[in-house]
Amino acid sequence: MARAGLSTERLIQAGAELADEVGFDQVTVSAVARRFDVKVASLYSHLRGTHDLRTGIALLALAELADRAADAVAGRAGKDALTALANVYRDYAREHPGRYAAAQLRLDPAPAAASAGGRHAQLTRAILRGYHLPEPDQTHAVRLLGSVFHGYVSLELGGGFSHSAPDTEETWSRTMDALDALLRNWPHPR
Amino acid sequence: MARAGLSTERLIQAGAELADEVGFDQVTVSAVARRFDVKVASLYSHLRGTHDLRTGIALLALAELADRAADAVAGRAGKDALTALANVYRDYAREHPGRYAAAQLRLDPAPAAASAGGRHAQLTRAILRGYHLPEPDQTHAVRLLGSVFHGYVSLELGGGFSHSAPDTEETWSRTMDALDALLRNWPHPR
DNA sequence: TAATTTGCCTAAAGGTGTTAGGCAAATGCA
DNA sequence: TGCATTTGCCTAACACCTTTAGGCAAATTA
Repeated sequence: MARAGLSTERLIQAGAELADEVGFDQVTVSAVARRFDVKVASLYSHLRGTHDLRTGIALLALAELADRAADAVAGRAGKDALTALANVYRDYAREHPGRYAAAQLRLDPAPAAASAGGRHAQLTRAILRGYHLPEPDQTHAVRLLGSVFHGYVSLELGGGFSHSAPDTEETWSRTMDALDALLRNWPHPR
Repeated sequence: MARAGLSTERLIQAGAELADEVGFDQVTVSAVARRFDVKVASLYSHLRGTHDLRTGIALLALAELADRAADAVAGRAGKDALTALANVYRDYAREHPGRYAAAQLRLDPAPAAASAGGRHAQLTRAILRGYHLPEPDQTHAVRLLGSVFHGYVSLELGGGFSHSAPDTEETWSRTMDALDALLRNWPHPR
């Protein structure tokens, strides 16, 4: 029998494509096997199981996102950088909804440590340099930005903003204005 | 044979409890049947299937959340109301992580229209009255607040903020400061 | 009390996840 | 080049979940 040329990488790649097509939680070992026209059990030489597959997709997504983010932030500063970074998340989620969902997977400690997760926080921190926030405010701001990016993107993707005016493009742009204004005028505790 | 006294409501209630215990995506018709010590097929007289069960849990969660939110906002204004509303989401997500995840389920148009979804936007709008934002800024602000609340809660719950100082309690409180400051000083487009 | 409705059951078929063990293709080595 | 070993995909089997069909008994109603 001819061999299909499977490998962990190819399986995860296929899983990521599948996730974007049918949703992350529909990604199944069986579906990936079908995609390679191979029996399900064959995948178990390359993966330990479903958990492994999903984790692999999550790590792939986190790495792709971090690469794009690094690229977007390079050579920019201030609001320009802020907007560029935010757009990376939003655009990625639109292009790759399944991968984006995967990136939200709660990882086990080991893969989490080896993930690109740290790079994301680092990139946000880099942007904040332009706003000169002292610690611990910088950390608070990193978390706030992460919350807004993720929250907005996931609500928009989930249809939370649909069927209502004004359109989300406008809101997105005004959100960037608001975040920039907030960072330039970061409040003291009250 | 004695009857177990099943009903759609009781099944959904049990499903919600199960969701909080083992996670929303582990909620299964079989598990609910086990909980009532009843055969799986028996549930199909009360539910059309898994989709129905999950939708029911989502609607329950949205309604509970809206009730709590309405209660929290009543008799408060300004930053006080803002914080109270935000805390409702955060506390609910902590007490009922499975239900909170269910509330994020993308609903079909029909149940979505019948859901408490609209009340949530309405409550946020009520809070914004104290900040006197003209339209369409008010809508932008509603969306921004929704993004921050949901984003923060879901990142915190997903462990995105863990293993790092300062603690999230502090960040949460500074996030409230930041949002209040932002709303009192809402920027014009640039 | 008899008729009807309702509630839970058994049975069965199809899909997914996972493990165990086998044969053949690819690879490494004499 | 021929043989031994490794590797890759297979079949078989079991467990669990979903859903549909049809049956018997308990509850309800007349």
